[in-house]
Amino acid sequence: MSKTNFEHAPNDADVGTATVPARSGALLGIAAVERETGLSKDLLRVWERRYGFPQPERDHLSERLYPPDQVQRLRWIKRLLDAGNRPSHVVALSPEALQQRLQQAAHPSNTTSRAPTDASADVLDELLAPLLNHELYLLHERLQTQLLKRGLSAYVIELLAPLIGRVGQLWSEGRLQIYEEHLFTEAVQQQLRRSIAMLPPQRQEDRPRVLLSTLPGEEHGLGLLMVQALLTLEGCHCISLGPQTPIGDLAEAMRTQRADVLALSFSAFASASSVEDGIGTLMTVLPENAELWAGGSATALRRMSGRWSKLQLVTELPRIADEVARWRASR
Amino acid sequence: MSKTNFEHAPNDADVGTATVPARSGALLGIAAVERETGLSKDLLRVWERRYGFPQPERDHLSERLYPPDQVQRLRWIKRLLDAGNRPSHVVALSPEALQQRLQQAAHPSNTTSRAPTDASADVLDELLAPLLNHELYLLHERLQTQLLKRGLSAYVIELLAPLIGRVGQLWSEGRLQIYEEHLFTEAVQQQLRRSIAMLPPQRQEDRPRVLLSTLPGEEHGLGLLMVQALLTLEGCHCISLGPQTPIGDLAEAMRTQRADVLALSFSAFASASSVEDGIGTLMTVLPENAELWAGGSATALRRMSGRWSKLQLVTELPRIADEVARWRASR
DNA sequence: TTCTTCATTTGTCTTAGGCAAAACCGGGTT
DNA sequence: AACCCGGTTTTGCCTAAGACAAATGAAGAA
Repeated sequence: MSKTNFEHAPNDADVGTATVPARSGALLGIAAVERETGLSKDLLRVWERRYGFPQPERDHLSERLYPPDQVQRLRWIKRLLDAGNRPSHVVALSPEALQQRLQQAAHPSNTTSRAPTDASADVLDELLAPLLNHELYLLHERLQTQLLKRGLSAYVIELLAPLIGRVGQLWSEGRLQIYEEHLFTEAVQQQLRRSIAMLPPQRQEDRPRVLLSTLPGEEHGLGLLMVQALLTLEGCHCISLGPQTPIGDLAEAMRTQRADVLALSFSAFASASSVEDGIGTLMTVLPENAELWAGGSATALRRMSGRWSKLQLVTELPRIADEVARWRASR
Repeated sequence: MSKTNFEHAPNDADVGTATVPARSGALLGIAAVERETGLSKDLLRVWERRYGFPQPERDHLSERLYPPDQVQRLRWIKRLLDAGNRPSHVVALSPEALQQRLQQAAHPSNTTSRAPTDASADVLDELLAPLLNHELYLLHERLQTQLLKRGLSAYVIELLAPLIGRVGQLWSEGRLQIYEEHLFTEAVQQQLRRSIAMLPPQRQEDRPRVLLSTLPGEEHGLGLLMVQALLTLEGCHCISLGPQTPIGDLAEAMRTQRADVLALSFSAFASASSVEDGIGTLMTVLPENAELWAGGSATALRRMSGRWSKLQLVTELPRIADEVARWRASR
């Protein structure tokens, strides 16, 4: 407590200005920027020292106050970093250069393998149009139409996954407000939960039994629901813990629930060290016969490949069905 | 990245409850302890300086290495802190004293008003028995039975509310693992969402239009779902944003969604200042004709009473129906 | 009781510097 | 081309003590 530099603290002349791009005015403390950007306080300070950016203002106590445009710039930088760039090459870049880089990175070799049937950017943006126009019912309708048209599996893999990526992108570009992202998330969540509930009820003897969660610090639970939908579709017995389960608890839950597989989701925002640490600790604590399936768009996952025998990387949704088949064959 | 990597190692100390006797000499780095305990690095260092605990070993670079038993002790301390104790009174406590305190913490008078028709503690514990016995399907069954028996409204008000309180209590006593609480939350969430989806679909012209969310920092979204269920039952048009929407976004969402009422949920853990601050800022930013309904078990809410004309305190679930009636009458 | 005032507690931020793991680069070998 | 090896640079995390305002609790007054 105390200090509690939460976003609206510094000057209460807070945004408010409804329709206007808001954003202006409010200066963020370093803790708020850490949450907003996913860059640690230490990192923000050390970049300032090394690269001269960011260069926050100071309050009367010489504590850092970041203007919104610098925060936005930091978001762009974070995105380029996640895309594989090195800090020294992008941190000091001008806003214009950053955006140029980002748009370059968007189109060419989209390394995240995109199946030929995947929805194109145009289709995605058309689907999202109702969200920006504040016609929520239309968004629900369109999502539902797509679901029925494609079928649950294809819907999740070919439409939802790229769609969520697109939403993240729009948000990091400042074209989407946070509350709009919340509305979208809620809509998808409702839909997925309803779909899962409509599938034939799980029986105790269904195998594998899969425990789903994310590690502490990872709040995004949408990926979890998508995986749960696909797994349930394959006839697995899913037990979801929701996001943010401590590692020790995961191990114990695996035992008491007699689960065969622990499925963890890592969003792109997960820091490399927390991923490695978490998985490493987990492997030593998990029951002997259990497997860990790690998925998500976190880049750090790739490095874990082959390091543990019980660890399976499932970074692409279509592979989930294969993994289930493999597991069953191995019994 | 770098460093950090020798930290993975069994942390099974935390299962210390019964199953495993906290073996292993695995030492955790400060980052790992932060993740495990939820205590920031700064805090760990400053406690060491001020209270003499924790007292981690050092590696050859004089970096902190925490033994598992100290980490476990920190977890206990964190629990007592969440239960309302002050750091200076518990941080330096011996492990034995800590455990004793944790078990005492059980009793203190349950201030949450309990209606006469509410389920008794015995009924609650019997319902929760399957959770402790790891018979998840039984928990689902019993909850569903109770729902159908009592009806959605009475179920939420008379059973779910006290039940959630009881779960929180069991957790703070250490009788419930975190993952068990997650399982419970997930079960209830599924059930509530299913119930809401089964109600007649909302029409655009339904009034009032209610926007639901929590303020940043407030993660618990279960209260939100309960309120949404009750409101939908009353024929309101509910738009949920999920937890943790920034204040500026709330104001803008109210406008773009043309909502009449903003419903916010505050859990008991919300600090007084954040509540007052949040509501205060909010009142100045909300659209003119909008109302704010604030509910939840946060004690700080009571002090806000009467301070703003547009603010309605709805600290007891049964009153929600009355509020809806009042709003409609005033139009 | 309930409010105000004063003292203490407490969490977060500040400073600069140090170090090892990771990433990169070039040259050499299959 | 593909691979591996050594040397160089980059980069993220850690440490230290001090400072200060917000949060809290206790004493005193209405």
